[in-house]
Amino acid sequence: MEQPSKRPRRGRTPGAGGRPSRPRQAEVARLAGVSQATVSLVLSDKAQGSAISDETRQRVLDAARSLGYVPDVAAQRLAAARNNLLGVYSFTATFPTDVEHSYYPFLVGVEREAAARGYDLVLFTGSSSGGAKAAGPEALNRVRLADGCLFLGRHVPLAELKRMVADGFPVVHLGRREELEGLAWVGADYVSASREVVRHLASAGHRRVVLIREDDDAPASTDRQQGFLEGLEAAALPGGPGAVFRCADPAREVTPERLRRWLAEGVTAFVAEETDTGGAWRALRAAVDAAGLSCPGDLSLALLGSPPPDLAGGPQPTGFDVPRHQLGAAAVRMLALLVAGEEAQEPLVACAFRAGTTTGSPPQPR
Amino acid sequence: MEQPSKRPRRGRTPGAGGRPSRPRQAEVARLAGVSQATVSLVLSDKAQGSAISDETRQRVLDAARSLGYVPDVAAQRLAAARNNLLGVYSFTATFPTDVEHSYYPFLVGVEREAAARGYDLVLFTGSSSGGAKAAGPEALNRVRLADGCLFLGRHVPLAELKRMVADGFPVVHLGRREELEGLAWVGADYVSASREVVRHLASAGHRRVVLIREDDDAPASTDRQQGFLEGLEAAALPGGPGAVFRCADPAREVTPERLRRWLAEGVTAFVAEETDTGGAWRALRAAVDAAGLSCPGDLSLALLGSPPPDLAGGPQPTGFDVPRHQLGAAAVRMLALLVAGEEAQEPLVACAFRAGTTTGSPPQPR
DNA sequence: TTGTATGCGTTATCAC
DNA sequence: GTGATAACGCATACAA
Repeated sequence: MEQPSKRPRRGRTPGAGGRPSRPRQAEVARLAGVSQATVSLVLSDKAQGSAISDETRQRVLDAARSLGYVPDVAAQRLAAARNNLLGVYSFTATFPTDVEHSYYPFLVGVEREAAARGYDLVLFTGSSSGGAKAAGPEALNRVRLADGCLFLGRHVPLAELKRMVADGFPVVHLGRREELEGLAWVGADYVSASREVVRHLASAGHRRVVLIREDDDAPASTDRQQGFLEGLEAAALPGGPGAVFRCADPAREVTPERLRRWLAEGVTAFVAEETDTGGAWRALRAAVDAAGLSCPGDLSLALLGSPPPDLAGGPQPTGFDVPRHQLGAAAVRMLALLVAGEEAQEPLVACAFRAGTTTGSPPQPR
Repeated sequence: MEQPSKRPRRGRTPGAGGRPSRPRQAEVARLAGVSQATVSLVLSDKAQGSAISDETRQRVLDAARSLGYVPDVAAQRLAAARNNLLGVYSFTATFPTDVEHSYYPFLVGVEREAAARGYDLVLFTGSSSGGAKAAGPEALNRVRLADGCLFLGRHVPLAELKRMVADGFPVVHLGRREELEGLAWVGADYVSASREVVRHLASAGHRRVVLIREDDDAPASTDRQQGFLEGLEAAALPGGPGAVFRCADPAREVTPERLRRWLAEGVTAFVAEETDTGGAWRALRAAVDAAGLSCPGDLSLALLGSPPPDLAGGPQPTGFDVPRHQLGAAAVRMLALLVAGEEAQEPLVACAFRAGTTTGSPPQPR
């Protein structure tokens, strides 16, 4: 045997054989000729005032640098401190093969803001491939290695999240999520943005505006409708059932004939909800074309969101853009607040109004 | 007072006030009437044989369940001396605003493979690493907090990498990188793939083949040329200087006239190098069109890579695809090996041959 | 101003 | 088979 008897279980003696290991504070201390505690004090910068002499401090810093010291994140966490790591957990793959459906735009903002605040990001590879340890409760538990965690996606298991929140672990959900009391989230302010679009139309002179929406009760849909109705009310325009056209299949129900009927009734502007497929907007545009109408000459069109990629080439619709970068950044900001033990802030991020070429003044009454 | 004098500094007594804390193994042990070590043994399932009685095991499991015990990852990883974190370092932002030039395709594979192996990813960014402590050479040191690190991009400072390698820190570079002895890397096997393309042409009957390449000495270029030449030799086709056309500006130098001259000399197939801009391929196609020739009727064209995005709509060129997903996965696999203290493996990943519509048999001699 | 002592929750070793 | 006990690396109250 190599070792006589009292051999430590894990042979981690720095200079000894085997794989070299990360330098620890103890080694920095030895090199600097101080105690481990002093190293901790210097490096954590907690000894603000004059607790430690400049000379000692410098010696420690030099030693740390020359050794390439980096704190052990697990040990930091265990000691009830923080490790400057923010987790990002998405229930679906963060980098799906289909780029379209990725969180990429959000991550851009997340990365930027995290970097600006001195955090590193840990991408917890959730269910992407259901590796060895598939979706047990354990899987979610890994995120506790970080100081806090950002959750993306619709299918986050609320039960697990609830527990984290209850335990006081900082959690932020990207996207409105009000089912769970106490769960912090950030989301786009569709209500205000939709209201603003109506205001824009009203101030251009439109008096009768109709919202075309699909048959979906997602928050993103109901928020938009609410904002739309609020906008009508604020501008003293007629609301009521007639102002909202809800249809299961816009392509079939928004016909040129229907369009003409609306116009005959005095409607001069239409607002389309934004959905995954952009069905409402698509149907509206098709109907206008088929009816031989021109926009914004004969009527105005607005879109409560961004046009689908395949229609990006067409005329720029008046509406708003969901600020995905800013949403990511806002989520990180809120998470940082929670990590610091402060209160959560305003969860809503404003959407940017987009003045397009599909709206104008209503045509002169005949 | 509950405790006379030696009260622990941090009041974490389970039932006490302050932040709620999750059950620990000690409490499970108390409930089950065993020792904490036994709990650890049972839960970690390490006592395979018959170290622990089935009855005890069951009591422990029941206790753990009823308490909702979940292991503390920080403690687990502290004790295990590793944190199951793999670093991903890119000198440019990991998520650039311009999606086209991102590492996205690689990250897809990286994420998938990391998840399959139970690793999480720490994303470091050259510009971001430590918003506070700006981008000195220190920035690179931060990656040591992970168990190992993957490096992407061309501009990685080799001096720093060298030190990490020397220190025994597991490092893998994505992309061939042989300047640094001992630096592990994975890359695409352009040599074999190019050879295969030539083989394909030769077996179709072509006897004179010319490579069009740009004036660049990157490994990706020289590898392709080497494979091309090897392919010629293997098929007993004429090599030599005439077989490679190296030009600084393909658009100007690959003219319809030049093309006709080659054809007159008996050349029946052309192979274009792939570059960022796709210049060689672009020039070749333009020259063929301008000369009024048809492909693969009058001549065959092959591309040593994938066509540029804007030409994706055109005919599918015969050639090969760089398996970016697989490269990312292979890099993670190699990194995992190094972290486990094992030897690095084969660094080359095969490219997938792509049978396109731009090659066929050579035209019958006049 | 610096060093000493202790605990965080786990794992692993070794007597019992 | 089971239960003390000693690290793991760090932070911190307290003594010097």
